[in-house]
This record gives sequence, structure tokens and C-alpha cells, in this order.
Amino acid sequence: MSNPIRARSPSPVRKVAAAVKDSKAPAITRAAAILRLLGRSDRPLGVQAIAKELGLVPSTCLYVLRALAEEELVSFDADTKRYALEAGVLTLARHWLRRDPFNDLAQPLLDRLAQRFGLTMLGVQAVGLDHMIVVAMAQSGSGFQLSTQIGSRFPALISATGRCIAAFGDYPEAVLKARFDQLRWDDPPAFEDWMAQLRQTRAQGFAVDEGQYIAGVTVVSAPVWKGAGRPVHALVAIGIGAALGRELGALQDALVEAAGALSGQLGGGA
Amino acid sequence: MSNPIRARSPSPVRKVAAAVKDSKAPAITRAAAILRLLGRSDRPLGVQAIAKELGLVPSTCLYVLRALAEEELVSFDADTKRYALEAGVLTLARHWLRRDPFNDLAQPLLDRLAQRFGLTMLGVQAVGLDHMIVVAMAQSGSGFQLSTQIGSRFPALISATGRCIAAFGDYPEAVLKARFDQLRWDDPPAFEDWMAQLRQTRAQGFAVDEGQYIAGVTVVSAPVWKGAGRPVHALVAIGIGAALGRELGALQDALVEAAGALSGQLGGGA
DNA sequence: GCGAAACATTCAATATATAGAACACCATTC
DNA sequence: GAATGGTGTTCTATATATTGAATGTTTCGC
Repeated sequence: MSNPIRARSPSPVRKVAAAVKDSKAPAITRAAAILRLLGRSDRPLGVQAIAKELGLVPSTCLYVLRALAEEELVSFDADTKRYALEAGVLTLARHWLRRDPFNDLAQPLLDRLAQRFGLTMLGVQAVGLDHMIVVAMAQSGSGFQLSTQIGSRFPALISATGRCIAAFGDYPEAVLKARFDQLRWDDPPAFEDWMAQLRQTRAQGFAVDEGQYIAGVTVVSAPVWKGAGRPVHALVAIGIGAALGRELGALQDALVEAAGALSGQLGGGA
Repeated sequence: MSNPIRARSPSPVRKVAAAVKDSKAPAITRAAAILRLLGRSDRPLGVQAIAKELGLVPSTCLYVLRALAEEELVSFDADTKRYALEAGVLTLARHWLRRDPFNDLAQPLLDRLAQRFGLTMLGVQAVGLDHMIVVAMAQSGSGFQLSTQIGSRFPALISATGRCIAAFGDYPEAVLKARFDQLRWDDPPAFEDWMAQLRQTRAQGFAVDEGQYIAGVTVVSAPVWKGAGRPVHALVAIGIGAALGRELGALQDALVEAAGALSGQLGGGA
């Protein structure tokens, strides 16, 4: 894996079979699984390889691939008979990014903070309680950097941002507990301690994770509101804990201020 | 439209019906059409609106949307019953970008050239003879800029890059003619002149478009090879023709040099 | 250069995704 | 406050997408 900050590991592929069963449009479930598999693979794949990996019937797999190729979501090399992701996915992603003003407005703020503190900054969007996705990133460019990529996914409740999502989301404790128990930390907090941290997060308006998710790495996260209800975005700072030192206070202030300003621009209530 | 450099206009939506007929996996055709429609729309849409726009049966449309939502390619607001693109498309795009070293390697070159000449620079990938897609972009940041966005699509044979694709693609003249006739330029060249320009492009290793595609805008494009065969990528410079003036020569040299260096890194033949 | 394995692809029977009507649920409007 | 037009959603018969075996097609080993 080329991702220094680990994202969730690929789920057991045999889940595809179960998902297909319940769906009223199984072809789409299969198509999505194929797209994800092709994305995961670092080389183009043939029909058989795809079908075997996902537990699909080869002929069905072929028809799905042809339909995807027709839509330019998948490329087909007529010589090698191999399939790969095609640039069409990029077009969709561009439209998605354009649809949400957060993605445009967050970037300059992230750039400035990354520059000022020499850190990696992220803009993150929560997708329900399942996970969050990195939608914007800025790096200072100097020295070592912790890096992740736009589009990377993480469990929704992990680390500092997870505390923000939980703290301001107004979810029942039982629901949080169920999700919490599935998280994997380097230094897992006890659920009671974590709940106490949520209260603190609510009180101070931001969350901090000092080496619990990843040893030695400090993460600071502040929620961004777009309207009433629960926040779906957050600004995140990631740095080596030891290197941050006494700058941590200033970073927290700057992050909260930026998140507040952004909430204002997006028309979000407090 | 928020795109100063015009991309192809959305195709007649009634084509969906025809495409669905011929496919062995019509659900996927429908799903792709829905995703594109949602991308095009600047607001979330309801089931009926989507179905009507694409000529689909509402119930079928609902099932497709549910499947897409299950795959997190589409978001569903339970309160308003509206659907929109979801962040999952971004995850796919990230994987696509990572798969091709061109996307990583081109960026620093584009940055440098954009800075040096104060222009907008693009990395472009051809998708057959249908169109090309912007996969990387750099802007100088100072003054007025012609802008487009990553993921934008253009007809494959248009402008300077189109000449590169045609010149080095080794396509039959009849095929080129058919595509050429569908292009829309501000100042369309005659086919014979265009063919002559292709010969010149082959000879000098790059192509120039001085106000033909868009009046007043000069485009310079140099092909990038990844292996043997036809080039699929190109580096592109876009600037106001009048402002370029005598820098054009230096720009051409720098662009060709960068494209050559990139071809070398990618293991492309001459 | 031959045989055989592995592959992509086609084909026909059937399980099932889909179409269209019926239903339920809001909002407005009279 | 009943009626109307607009939603989203369920239901069921049928057209059809899917399946698994059969057929070409390539690739590999000997």
C-alpha cells in the first residue's frame, strides 16, 4: 500500500454475492464491485480474473464490463482483452466536487494553514456514520509530510474528526457504541473515556487525537456547518506530535477560526 | 455554464432509450445516465424529475437509485427525498489517477511551465478518437487565466492537441475526415489545410492552434508517449494569443522538451 | 509445431428485473 | 375540510437479463 495514513482495508469480496441478492438492480451492484476492484488493482484485468475475484459468472461479468466500457467508465484493450478504469470516473468526480461549495472554499484556508504550521491539512466530509472521505488537501511542501490522498476513506468515528462527528451528530449512545467497537486504534481509548472526550469536544468546539489513532501522530479537527443539523464537513490538521510542541495551542485556535469562517460562508448556524 | 473554455454540450438525453435497448446490462446504462444527470444538475433531484428527464420508468428509476445509493455513488436525503452525487465517485477517481504515472509525473512539469510563462497548462489524455480529458492542470496564479477543470472533456481532434492525436495516431484519412466534419471551431480550417498541418505537426513534433478553436486564444500541444504505438497523453499550453507574442518560440521549445522528458520517464519510444 | 489448457465469447432455457398500474402520502387549492 | 394534483413507493405479469454449458480463440509447454 502506498498510503502512509492507513485507510480501511478492502472488505471481503464475497460480500458481493450477498449484496447482489437483495438488490432490485443487481447489475449495478456488480458494476460497482467491478469498478472498485479495477481501482484496487494496479494492472488491467481480464474477464475471468474479475469474475473469479468477485464470485461472478464470467458471461455476466463480460456483459457488465461491456456496458461499463460503453459508458467510458472502463477501458478495454482489444489486443490484450484487459479491462481497467477509464477517465469517465474523473468526469463524475469533477461534477461532484463542483456541486459542493465547501470543496472550493476550503482549499485556500487549508493552503494557508498548511503553510503557516508546516503541516498536512485536510478537508473531510462525513458520509453518515459509515466513513468519512478526504475531499481537499494541502501540504506545506517542506520537510517530511504525513500524506493521504483526496478520495481516501476512513471509518467515520476514528481519530479527532470521528470525535467531532460523534460529538455534534446527536446520535444515540447505543448506535455510537456499536460503531465504536469496530474501530481499530493504535492505542484504543475506553468507551467511557471516549464519551467524556465527546463532551469536551462539544464544550471547546474542536477535537484532538494525540497518538491514539496512529502512534506519534497528532490530529486536530474542527467541524464545519453548512446549515442547521449535524455538521458534514471538518477541517483537519495532521502532524508529528513531538514536532508540534507548544504550537498546538495556536494551531487549535487557527483551525477553529478557519472552520468558523467557513461555516459562515456556507451559511451554517452555530 | 461556469466553464470559460467550452466543453462539448450535453448530448440529447433521449439517446438513453436507444442505448438501453442494445445493452445486455441496461441497468448499468441507466445508472450511468443517472449519474451524469445528477452531475450536470446543480441541485438534488427527485425520482420523477430524473425519470422524466431521461425517459425512464419511475419505478425502475427508483430501484436504480437505491442500488446506487447502496454503493455510495449517490446520496439520498430522507427528508426531501432528493438524490445527488455522492463522494464515492471521488474514491474511484482517485484510484484512476493513481493508476497512471503520467498524472503524478506531469504535475511538477506543468507547474513549472505555468509559472515561467504565466499560462494555464494542461495534461490531457485521449480516449480513442471520441474525446480527450483534462487530467492535470496548473495555473500561474497571476493575472487573468483561461481556465478549465480536471475532468473536462473535449472532442478528440479539436485544437492543437487534436492535431497531435491525429498526426501521430496513424488513422485512415477517411476516419479522420468523418470526425473532423463534426468539429466546431470559431474559425474552422479546411480539411486539406488541416491535413497539411498534421504533416507539419509530425515534422516539428508539436502542434499550434492560433485562434482557430477559440478566437484570440493560442494553444500549443506536444505529445507524450508511454510506450510504442500512438501517444495517449499530451502537454498543453493555453494563452491569450496577443499576450504571448514573441515568447511563443520559447514556449514551444520548453513544451517539447518537457513532453520529451516525460516520455522518457514513462518509457515511451521516440 | 502440436496438443492442451485457459481464456473470451456465444447461445438457449429460466429465474428475475422491469414496466405500468395501483397505492399511499403529502402539499395546495377551492 | 374535502378535493386535487403532485409526489414517492409497492405490487405483479411478462419481457428479458442471467446463467451454465457449448463454442471459438489465444497462450503456453513440450
